[in-house]
Formats: sequence, structure tokens, C-alpha cells
Amino acid sequence: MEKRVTIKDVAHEAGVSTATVSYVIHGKESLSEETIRRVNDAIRTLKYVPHMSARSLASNRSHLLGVVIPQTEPNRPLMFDNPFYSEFLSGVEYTARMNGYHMIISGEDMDESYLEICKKRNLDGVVVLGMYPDEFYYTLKEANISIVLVDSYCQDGYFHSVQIDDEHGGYIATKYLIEKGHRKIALLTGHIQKDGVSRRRCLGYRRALEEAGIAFNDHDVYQGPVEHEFGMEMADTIIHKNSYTAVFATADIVAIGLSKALKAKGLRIPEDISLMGFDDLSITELIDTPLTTVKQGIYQKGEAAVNMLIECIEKKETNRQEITLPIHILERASVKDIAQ
Amino acid sequence: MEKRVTIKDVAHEAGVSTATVSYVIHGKESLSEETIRRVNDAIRTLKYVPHMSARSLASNRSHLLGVVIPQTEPNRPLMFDNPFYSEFLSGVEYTARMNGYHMIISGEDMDESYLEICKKRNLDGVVVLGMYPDEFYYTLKEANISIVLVDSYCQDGYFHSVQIDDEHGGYIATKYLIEKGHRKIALLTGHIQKDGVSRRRCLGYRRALEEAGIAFNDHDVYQGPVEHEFGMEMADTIIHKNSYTAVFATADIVAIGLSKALKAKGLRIPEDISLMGFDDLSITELIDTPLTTVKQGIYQKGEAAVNMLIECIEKKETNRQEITLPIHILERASVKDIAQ
DNA sequence: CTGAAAGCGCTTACAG
DNA sequence: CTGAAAGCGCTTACAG
Repeated sequence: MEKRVTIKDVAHEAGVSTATVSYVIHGKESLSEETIRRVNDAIRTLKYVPHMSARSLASNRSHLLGVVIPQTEPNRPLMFDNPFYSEFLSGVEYTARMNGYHMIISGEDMDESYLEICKKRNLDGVVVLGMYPDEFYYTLKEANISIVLVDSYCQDGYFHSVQIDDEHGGYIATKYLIEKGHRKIALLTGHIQKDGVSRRRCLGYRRALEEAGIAFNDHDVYQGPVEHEFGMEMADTIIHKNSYTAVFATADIVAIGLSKALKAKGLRIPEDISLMGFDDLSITELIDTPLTTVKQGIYQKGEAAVNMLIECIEKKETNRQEITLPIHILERASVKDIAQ
Repeated sequence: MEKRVTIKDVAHEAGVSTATVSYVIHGKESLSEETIRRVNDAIRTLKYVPHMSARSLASNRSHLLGVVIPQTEPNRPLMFDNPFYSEFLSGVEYTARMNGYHMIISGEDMDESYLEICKKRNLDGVVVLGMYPDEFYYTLKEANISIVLVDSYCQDGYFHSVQIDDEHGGYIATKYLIEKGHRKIALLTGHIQKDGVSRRRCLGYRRALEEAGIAFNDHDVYQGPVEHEFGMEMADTIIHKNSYTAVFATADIVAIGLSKALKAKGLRIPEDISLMGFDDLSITELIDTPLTTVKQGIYQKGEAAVNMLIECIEKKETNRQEITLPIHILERASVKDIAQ
């Protein structure tokens, strides 16, 4: 193994001190043109690459971002196979990379709190997607670094936030169905939790219903895990109960599962039952059912989260930042107009 | 920001030197029970978390693994939305995490060779999925760390390897179709490159054909990007040319795209045309077409790659390691038996 | 405009 | 069985 080229070698080659090399690397002003040129030349000819660990140790900046995504349970694989997370991560990775950061993705494990990872790797910041137990947030604050929460309604002023208006999403989706003449609309949603998105979407569903003079009924709300299996399992219920003409699934992945099971049982979409999704996952393109859905920019969410995070890190911003991304109905063909 | 708890604090609390603390952390033998107990107690009460950057700097071990996956082009997002990569990454992340490593995923950029990332982050090893320009491998060797290649037939003795028998996969898939009476079989494959998997799968296809006395014809081989769009675009060709009764797509994602386009044009699978895939992507479950395919363990590939990598890192193994994972036909219902 | 030097938090021969 | 001390490769007040 050849010896590593260090800042010392560069300093020697350029005939300056290591301090000066460090200064030109970090663009400190008030360096003479000549010095800058010499140092940069030396860096090039020696192919110097900085050692981030050393830099991290000395400056307390790692240029490393943590990314937390949900996992089924602690000490289990992450939910990479959920396309929602993949698309989100794609936006995160790309934005981080373009800004000179790397990301470390990981889950929560029993034996190691996320706070430990923050300290261990000296993370500059972290983006957290989804909902976690209260204790998670509470502990995380101790890390004393910039944190942006995505898809969480946790109102703690310490955390920055990137989100969409989920209540509005639930509202426009339901309203759309109602305008197409539907009055018996089932809601398939993730588990409703205090600060989670499902609750908001459900609230929007309810508002649209009541606005149209349709009674909201708890029995029409079906909660389950945000996975296609949940959609599949619900097929029988949807067919046999309450004569539903439409289903609003608050996640495409659930809508897709339901659609598949429904078709397997001989039903047609939208002729026999209408379907509305939420997300507009890119894999929707692979599905035969042309799913009408509430489109949100998942990739853009990742992008926005990282941009916000980096801005907070570099400007040492402590005031709570918040951004709400736009959403809209994407009309395909899974909803039938049954209004006379 | 509270001051960080360091090994010094632990040493002080336990009444020993920092060297001793370091020794018990790394399980050096020949420590008195008493010392070990005192140090561990101190670690616990102080909630000491090691600073990996410092450790990395001092010991030249970062416990950081690099993961390279393909991207459409340099300076672009990675192909997270391709389910193949997601599943692979899931295996990689989980295995790394369970072994006390973190992973850094990144692509190749114009302005930064992967070698620079290795040096910058002081990576302990890297797993490389897929094919890259020769120069990539050439440069990477300079990093002088353990590297395992996945799905590459690069025979350079420096690189360890995890793979499947792609020729065999192509062979059994084609043979299966032939046994079901098919003789006009189109092959949809990724671009055929020297050390790539596509070439091998194509070779297997050819062998099965010739073994059955069917002439291999270059015109039946269609190369394109491994994306569902490619499958969709091929629908017309498949329908109108050479009266194919079956298609073997060397990637599920392509088969899924083709299937969708075929159905949109009114064809039925397998009644009108039979379809064989490759991979067994987990999203196949979401598709209405019950795709018969060559199943490989994608998650397991990631797992095997990391296990091999960590073993090489920790045992300083330099002899080339190689493992070939099993594959088999997974029979669903996209192939029709047309043999009399 | 630039340099000497302390310090970041660890590890590891070496000595005893 | 344990400790003193050098060293890993950087950054950054401070001084001039």
C-alpha cells in the first residue's frame, strides 16, 4: 500500500505551510493569486484527496447526512422494496451528492439508538421520513444537529419539516369521487396516529363527505399496514360490505394490491368499482390498471428535505423551517363517472 | 452543545488510562476482570459513544462500506427506482448493519472518480453491482481495499465475486419454453457486453435452441436498456415479426413492460403469447400477469456480497473469493403449453 | 498575506 | 496486566 498523500506533502510540494494549504482548500480570502496557484498545482500533481475523518475530527463537520426510513420492526431490513422509499431516497442521494455530502441510510435497532449513530459518525444532519415513537424524537434532539422531518406533523419547534397538505389531499380525492357520483366510498388507510399523515388524509375524506351531505361512518374506514398485502386482503370486504361504488386508498401501493385482488375475483375497474390512490408511485406505470391518484412529488420531497437540511447546516439556521409541497389529482381511468 | 464524552472521560471515571479503555473496547485479552468491569461501568454511566472518525484516523479502519450501483449516466440520480437495485440494497444494508458497518451508496460522477470516494471516506471495502467501463476497475484497484464484484464476469484476480450462472439461467429458461412446444422464441435482453450477464444469458438461450435442433438466429435477439420502456416498445415487433409464440426477457422488468403493452393491444398472456422472465422481482406480485421466471435471490446476492466483503476485510483475505448462487425456474402461468 | 502549534479523539507498538 | 506517548491528517485561533 502506497503511502497516502497528505496535506503535508502538498504543503511541501507547494513550498507553503499546511495551514495555507488548508486555507486555499476552503477558499479563505486574502491569499495571493500566486499561492493559490501553487497549492492547486501541487494538489493536482500529487492527486491529493482530503481525509474526511481527519477533517471531521478537526472541524466537527463530517459532510455525512443520516437518513432514517421506516422498517417493519427493529433489527430487520429496511423497507427498500417499498417504491415510495426508493423514490424518496433517490432524491435524497442525488441532492446530497450534488452538494458534496454522502448519506448513511439506516434503521433503528434495539441495541443502538439513532442518537448513537449520530454521535458515532458525527453526522452533520439527518432527514427522518415517517413516524416514530415519541421517544425517538426526544432522544434525537440531544444530538444537537439539524434535523428535518418528512411526513410528520410533530410540531416540536426543534425540527424542520417538509410535507404536503395531507388533509387537502384526502379532501380533493374524496371530492373528486363525489363529483363523479359516488356516495358509498370506502377509505383504506394506514394506521391512524396522532402526528401521522393518515389521520390528516382521513380528516380530509371526512370533510369532503360532510360538505356533500354524506354521513361519515367509522365503519367505512379500514386501517392497515401500508403494503400491497393489506389491499389484497381487503378485496372481499370491499365487495361484500356496504355496497361500495368506490374506494379511496391513501397509498398507491394499497390501491394496487386491492386492484389486483379485485380483478382476480372477476371485478373490473372502473366498471364494477372505482379506485382512487395516493402518491403516484412510478411503478404505477407497470400496472395494467390506469390508476387515478393524488400525485405528490416523492423524489422532490427527498430533494427538498436535503436542500433544507444542508441550508440549515451551513447557515447554522436554528429557526424552524417548513415547506409544504404541492399535490394534485392525476386523472387516469380507474374512476367511473356514475352521476346521471 | 454539551461536550462530547471521550475515551479520556471514561478513563478518568474508571481510574485507568485511555489505552486500557481502548483495550477493553476492542476485547484485548489479558485484562483483569476487575478492570473490564470498571471500564464497562464507566462507559455505561457516561453513555460513551466512540467517535468513528477518530478511530478511522488512528486505526485506518472506518467500518464504512461503499456500494456502487449503476446510474443512467454520470451526475444523474441512481437507479433506485429499479426494484432490482432496491432489493439488492436491502440485503446489503441489513447485512452491513448487523455486522457493525454502515454503507455509503453513491454513483460515479464526472468530477470525482470512485477512487476518490474510497480515499476520502477511507472505505474498508466496496461492493460493485453491474458493469462499468474498464477504466473504472483499473482505477479502483489503486484503492487497495477489498472489493467484491456482483454480476460481473471480470476475471481480474484482484476482485472477489458474487454471481449466478447466467448461461445456465438462459439455458433452463429457453429449454423450458421449448419443452412447452415453443420453437419461435424471441430474446429480449440488455446490451450484450464482454463481461456482462446479458451475453451469458444469450449464450444459454442459444445452447438450448441448438440442442433442440432449432436454428439460432441473430434477428431474434433484441437488445435494449433494462427498463420497462424497452419491453413496451418491443410489443409491435413481437406481434408482427417472425410469428413468435414465446418471448424470453432476460429481466422481469422488461417482461413486465412488454406484458403491459401486449395486453393494451388486446393480446392475452399466455393464450396468445407466452412470456418468460428473469429475476423474480418482488414487485411481480403486484402485476396481474402471473409471470413465469428464472428466480434468483436478489436480496441474498446483497447479503452474500457483504458477508464476503466483511470476511475479506477482517481476515485480510487476498486470495480471490468467488461464490455462485443458485437459480431455478419459478413456474407461474405466463407460458402456455402448445406441445401436442 | 502566511506560519507555528495546539488540538480534535482515538490506537498501538513499546516498555515495564 | 497496564500506562506514557507518539501519531493518524486535518483545522483554526493567534501572532506577526
